Amino acid sequence: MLTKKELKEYCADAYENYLGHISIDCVVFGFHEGLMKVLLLEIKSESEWYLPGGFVLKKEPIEMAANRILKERTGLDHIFLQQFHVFGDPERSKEHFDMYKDLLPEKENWFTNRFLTIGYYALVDFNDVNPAPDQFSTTCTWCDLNNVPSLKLDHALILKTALDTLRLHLNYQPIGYNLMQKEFTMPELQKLYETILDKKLDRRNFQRRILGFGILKRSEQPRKGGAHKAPYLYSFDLENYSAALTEGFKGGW
Amino acid sequence: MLTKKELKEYCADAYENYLGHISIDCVVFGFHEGLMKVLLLEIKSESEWYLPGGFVLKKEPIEMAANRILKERTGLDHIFLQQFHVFGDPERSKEHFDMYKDLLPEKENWFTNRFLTIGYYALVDFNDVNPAPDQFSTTCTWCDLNNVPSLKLDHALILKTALDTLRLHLNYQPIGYNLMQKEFTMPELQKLYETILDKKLDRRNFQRRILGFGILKRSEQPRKGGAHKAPYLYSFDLENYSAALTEGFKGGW
DNA sequence: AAAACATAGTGTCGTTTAGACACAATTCTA
DNA sequence: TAGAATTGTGTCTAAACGACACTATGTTTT
Repeated sequence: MLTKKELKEYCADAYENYLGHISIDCVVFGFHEGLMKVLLLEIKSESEWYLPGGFVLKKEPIEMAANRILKERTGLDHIFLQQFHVFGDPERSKEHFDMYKDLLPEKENWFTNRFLTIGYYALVDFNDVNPAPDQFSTTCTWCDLNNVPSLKLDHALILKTALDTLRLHLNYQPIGYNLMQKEFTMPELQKLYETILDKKLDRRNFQRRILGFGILKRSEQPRKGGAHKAPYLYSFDLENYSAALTEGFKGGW
Repeated sequence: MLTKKELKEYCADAYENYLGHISIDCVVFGFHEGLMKVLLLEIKSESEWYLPGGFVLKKEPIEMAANRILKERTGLDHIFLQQFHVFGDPERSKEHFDMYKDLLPEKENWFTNRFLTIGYYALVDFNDVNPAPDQFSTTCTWCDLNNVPSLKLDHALILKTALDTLRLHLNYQPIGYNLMQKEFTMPELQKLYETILDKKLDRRNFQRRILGFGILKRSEQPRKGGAHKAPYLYSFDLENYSAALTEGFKGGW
């Protein structure tokens, strides 16, 4: 939590530069050692956590705002981002109201305003990220998706909605390019799917299906040096991949 | 377009009661005589059209705002609404800027602000709607979806995005309860799907598939009196229908 | 009244897709 | 050198999908 002086400065800056009543919260998914990870911040002097977020500059497109926010938290540019929902309950930021309401009079207190938040989910390569805390946090770090600490505000709902949306998108979009390293084996990719879906898949059927999408290229050389049988290496066929991203898989109707 | 006096009153009211920088625009779909319809408003003294929309009261949940806005335009309560996207280009309301910027100084001029708009699509029973114009329009009326006039601002994009989203939802959600009358025949329902998708479907395969979803009940009595062979009447099994709405059809993975 | 026409209901066949499952190949370990 | 772990691949069966043809009922035409 900020001191009164810090808060005052922050609010003055915010009123001058950002759109009122609107915030952005990002659910950043990564994949590492067979586990789904989400990027979280730990609030100063409390052991509470929240999603990376921020505000929209007065003349900034919202996608750009989300990118800017994530660049600050991860060091990455050109992140794969997907807007998924606006959370607009008038009571959703009540915790913030209460926390800051006594420090500054309401008129100059940015945090006693109501905020709608636009939810984005991001898919990133775990290894590329350099987590950096923001002004309100001591720590920025990856947490296991199946072991998420208690979150502030409605951030638990935002996280759940993001995950549901991601699982849905799995059915008609290719996913993986933004989460995997350039080359990977079929079992590694399968593990990604299993982790997102939280269920086991059959090796052989998975391979048949994913190859059927035509978004993978197999390298000439298998990965050597590892234990056991040397697996083939795959990479995404970017042309087909992005075509599938815009057109989607199988229609239904 | 408003007169200076009207504008001044409107702006004063807006600043007092609504959240700044946020608007809501609704794409209201109806179905009538085999045609997909969308509800549009014609702007005063210009022959330009726009989507029904409005603003969010300071303490109002956003879904409630969308409902309130549509109640005013259609007379209907409890409309089926689906939030689908936020449009946040800083230039998106430039036309509005220009139209109103000379009438009032910027500080008291609501319309020279930047607005993000939250897009909702609505599915309604055509026959239940009583279209009513708003303060800025002379006419509120249904237009054929395949013959939409030129729209203001980015409303053409909003409409297109809504339609794309609706078509996507068709693949994993039941749709029809909100668009059809209580009882309907199988060919009528098929016509709805064909109209939304803008493509012909095979009668027999359509019937097999839609019955397979288990969301329809067949009446004892066929519809009599019409020309030709009397068709069976169907209605939606509400229990199964809403279960399917929340759970979705077939997974994929 | 009979024939022609329009619309509605139903079934079948062949292909494709999905799920369950078994075996062979490679590489390290014991 | 046998065994364990991991990877690659093929097959069988059932379900789903798409194309397609016939029958039934009611109106219109002659």
